[in-house]
Amino acid sequence: MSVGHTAVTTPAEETRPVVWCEEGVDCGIRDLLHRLGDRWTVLVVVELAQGVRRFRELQRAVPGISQRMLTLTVRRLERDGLVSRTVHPTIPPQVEYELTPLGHSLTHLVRAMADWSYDHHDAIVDSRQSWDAANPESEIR
Amino acid sequence: MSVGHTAVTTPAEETRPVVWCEEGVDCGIRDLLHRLGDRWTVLVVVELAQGVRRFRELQRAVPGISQRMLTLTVRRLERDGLVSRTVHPTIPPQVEYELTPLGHSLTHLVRAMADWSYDHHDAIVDSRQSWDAANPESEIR
DNA sequence: CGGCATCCGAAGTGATACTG
DNA sequence: CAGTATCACTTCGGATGCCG
Repeated sequence: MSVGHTAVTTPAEETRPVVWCEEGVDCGIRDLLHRLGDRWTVLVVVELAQGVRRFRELQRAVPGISQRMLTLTVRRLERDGLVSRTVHPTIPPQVEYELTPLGHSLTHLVRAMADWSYDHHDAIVDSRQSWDAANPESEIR
Repeated sequence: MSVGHTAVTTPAEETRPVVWCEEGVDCGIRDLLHRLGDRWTVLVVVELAQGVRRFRELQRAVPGISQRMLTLTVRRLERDGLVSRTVHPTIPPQVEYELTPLGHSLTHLVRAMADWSYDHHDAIVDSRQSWDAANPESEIR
């Protein structure tokens, strides 16, 4: 086994890493987070978690996304095996997107992130406010 | 309650969203993911999960990070209330970083992401390989 | 030691126009 | 409908130099 985990519950008592790999690699976790962390992926995955969607349906369901970014987002998800793309050679063309089982297994994590975000959203907003008040000149945002 | 969740386990049977908020807002989940998805935050959090670290200790523990990016990363974590920063006015100066309880609570999620990444890393790599083989001209990477 | 200021290239994103 | 192509703008990240 080249990866290890240790649950961390209490501050200042932990000595072993939460995540590590043999040569300090991240075993793809940052790849995943970098993908989920972009502007649209999570919103598209959440919409697809509800069922099969056509291209325009997705675009209408994710307000503000451009055609270009929707294309890029679903392409990358397809490349990673999280989304399947089915082309029906009709006129007009019809393309259906659907989460794969792998993609569906990720919705659990997305939900866990949403839970955490929701639970601690106020705390983070408060922390940012007081930090900004204490550092009015800072460019960090 | 303005946020709702529905577990999704089986494909093509889900009709309710995994994550939603009243006006289609993401309740901070993309904020969080965008932060965790950057190049260094997770690595810094993982290192700090092991205990208190000084600035240079952190930099040595996270190979490849520049002074600038380490500063930005810990500043943003501090602003969000995930990391505390303690300055000892000694000569030379000594600054200690430590996860707050809020930050520690996030290590659970990081571990869940790492678990998922580890479990499905091979599947994703394989999927990317065959996609790249099937789309040799594509710029998507 | 622990930063900050500056410059530069790379990547992400948006708007627009065009196509099978 | 479902894209592709191009351009412009913004953000991210690395390198370097300076400072208390």
